[in-house]
Amino acid sequence: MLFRRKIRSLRRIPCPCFAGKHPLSSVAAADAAEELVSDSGGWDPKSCSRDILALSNLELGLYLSCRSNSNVVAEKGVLKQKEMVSCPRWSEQDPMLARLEVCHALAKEGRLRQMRKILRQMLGDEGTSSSLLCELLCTNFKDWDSNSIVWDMLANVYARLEMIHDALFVLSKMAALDMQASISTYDRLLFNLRHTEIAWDLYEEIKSSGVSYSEYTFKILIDGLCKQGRLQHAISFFQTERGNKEFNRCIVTFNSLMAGVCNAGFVEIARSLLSLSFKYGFLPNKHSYTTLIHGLCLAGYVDEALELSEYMQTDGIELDVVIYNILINGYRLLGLMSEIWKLIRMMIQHGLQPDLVTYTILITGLCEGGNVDEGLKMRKEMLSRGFKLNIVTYSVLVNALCRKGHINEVEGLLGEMKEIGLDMDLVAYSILINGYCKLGEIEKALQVCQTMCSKRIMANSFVHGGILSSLCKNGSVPEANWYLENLAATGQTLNIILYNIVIDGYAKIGDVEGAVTLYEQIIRSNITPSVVTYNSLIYGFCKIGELNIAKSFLRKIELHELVPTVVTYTILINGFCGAGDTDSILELLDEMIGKSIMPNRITYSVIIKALCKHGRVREAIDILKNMEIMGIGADEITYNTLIQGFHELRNVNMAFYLHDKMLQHSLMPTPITYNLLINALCLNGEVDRAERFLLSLLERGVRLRKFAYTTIIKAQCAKAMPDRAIILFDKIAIHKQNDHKSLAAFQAMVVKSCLIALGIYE
DNA sequence: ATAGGGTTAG
Repeated sequence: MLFRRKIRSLRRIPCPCFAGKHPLSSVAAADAAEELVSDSGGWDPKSCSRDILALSNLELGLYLSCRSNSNVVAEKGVLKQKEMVSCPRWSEQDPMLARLEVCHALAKEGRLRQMRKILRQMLGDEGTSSSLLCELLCTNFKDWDSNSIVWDMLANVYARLEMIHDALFVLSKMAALDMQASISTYDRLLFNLRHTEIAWDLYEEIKSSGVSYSEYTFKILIDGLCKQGRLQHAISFFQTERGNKEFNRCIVTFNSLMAGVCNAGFVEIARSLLSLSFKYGFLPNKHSYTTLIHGLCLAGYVDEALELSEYMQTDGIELDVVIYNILINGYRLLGLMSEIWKLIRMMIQHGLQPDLVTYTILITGLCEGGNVDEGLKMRKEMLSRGFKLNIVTYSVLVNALCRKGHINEVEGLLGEMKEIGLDMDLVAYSILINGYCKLGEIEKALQVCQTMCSKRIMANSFVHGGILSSLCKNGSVPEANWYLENLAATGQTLNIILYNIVIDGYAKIGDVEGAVTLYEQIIRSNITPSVVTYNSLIYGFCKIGELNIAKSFLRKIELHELVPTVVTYTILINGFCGAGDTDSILELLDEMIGKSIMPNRITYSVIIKALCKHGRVREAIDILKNMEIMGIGADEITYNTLIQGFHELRNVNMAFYLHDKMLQHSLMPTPITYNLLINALCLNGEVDRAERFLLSLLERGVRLRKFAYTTIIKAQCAKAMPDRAIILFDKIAIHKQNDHKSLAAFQAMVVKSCLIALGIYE
């Protein structure tokens, strides 16, 4: 401690030996000295003099020697250094040479970390070129003992600084001088180059050099292949190398392959890999199990993951918080909150406490289930237990609140983050930008974009996606297209989702030409379209009534080796419903079920709509019953569609029967439900009943749209009962008296609708 | 090693 303080104070005093000669060196020396001391765990005069001696006449040694006085340094060391002070070898000529000599001295002592630090400073701060350094090393240190260690570290540091060309240059010089690079330097470079073919040239070099592989060498290569999506290559590489003795030591490599296979969505392969691990000569460790448990959970096989975790325990490996979190997250992905609580109880029973990640998963699950308030409560619980939320937890909450449109609470959380000094990251920014875009706050979204850029965080496709969607939804599809072109022109890699957003924008406004133009552009630039691309195109063609062209795209999906989804078929069925083509609908329905693409509530709602349109309400009701039997819950829109059907037929009783059924199924009737019911009553001449129904709704605090009010008032006017309308008007006004704005709007509306009903106003 | 973000259908 004492020495560290001393060094710190030294840093501010110019070194008398070098006064005015090389200002950088005193800083470097102080830094190096500090590291020396912290490494040795404190200051001791004996090791100091040893260090000074070991470091020879390098700057550090000189600096320390002229600064240390008799009460610290052993006599011998001081004496030696005093001699050296009088005749510095390199320092006066070239500080770079002096530092390289430091490196040699450190290398000789085996103090590689300190050497690395000095080299990093030389390369990082001063941007020294590799050719100059190689030249210096060649001419001045040729036969020094530790020469190859210094060369190797030079390549290593270039690789660490991601200065790949320099690193490769140093390696080539080393080869010419017949020096062997270390495996850790090779590993670094392999890591940097893992997404390129050069990695494989380097691997060949490693093989032929005869240097021993590290436990990471193969892992890096396998990771690289997996991340590039070259799973086949990864597996065949694994197969060819696994005879290799050194390869088989590396359980990390095996784990890496399992992770890659899982991430590519082939859990089954990962599963068989683990069961074959013994045959391959690998002994699975905790990480192997964790990887497969994670893979199983992501694929939705949480029960099997749980079984595996139990098996793992019989293998003597205990569950930890990470594995619990993985399992908990698995249930979250399946939307099974009840199972999550069971697991949390279980982990507590086993003496493990939920951590920040556990809480974050919980909050995410609650928010996804629509219980943002519960999520906020959970946040309070975290705080009361002494947890500090991190950026991930905040992001989850901000995202949920944006989706709910609770902009004030979003601003509150943002203020809180600022207060505690939590930095936003790329994901947090993209959530916020998307949120503001969805809420129509484009100005704010752009402001956030600017803040993000000023922090040198580059916008990515998530951010651009938000901007593109909001442009499309605001009727600026050509502008969205222009934005997309600009992204491409500035060399950004555009992914299929960005194209899909704009294609869908065109499709929604019925501009199939615009949509197809973009689609052709995708094909030309060798970007693989996704099912969503085709779904949007099909939507566009259905919208303009070109059903045959729409159907031809269904075949194109299969040509591109993609699989149509329930959305594809639903869009098409909806198209044929509009045309009243029952045969085609049934044909499509059979076709999808034949492919095990099961219709969902939206598909059935579409079919119900078609049946209702042709007055075939009985069949529509049969479908509703079948949905119940199949466990496909109808939602508000399904019921509204049916109620609409009975409304057209003036069947008030069935309409109300369906309304009651909604309530039985805990579905909140929507303003549209009420409009339909009130209108049905009025058309049926039951204006009094409509009035009573409306008032009962108002008493229950149900919010209605103006259509509901005008319908009744118009009906009363039409029945030449304007006095009744006025009484009703007063009753409604009472319910709205606390809301002046709404009352004023209501009054204006009623006056207008009365005038229209009485034929006075157009 | 585990947690957060974007596109399509009624």
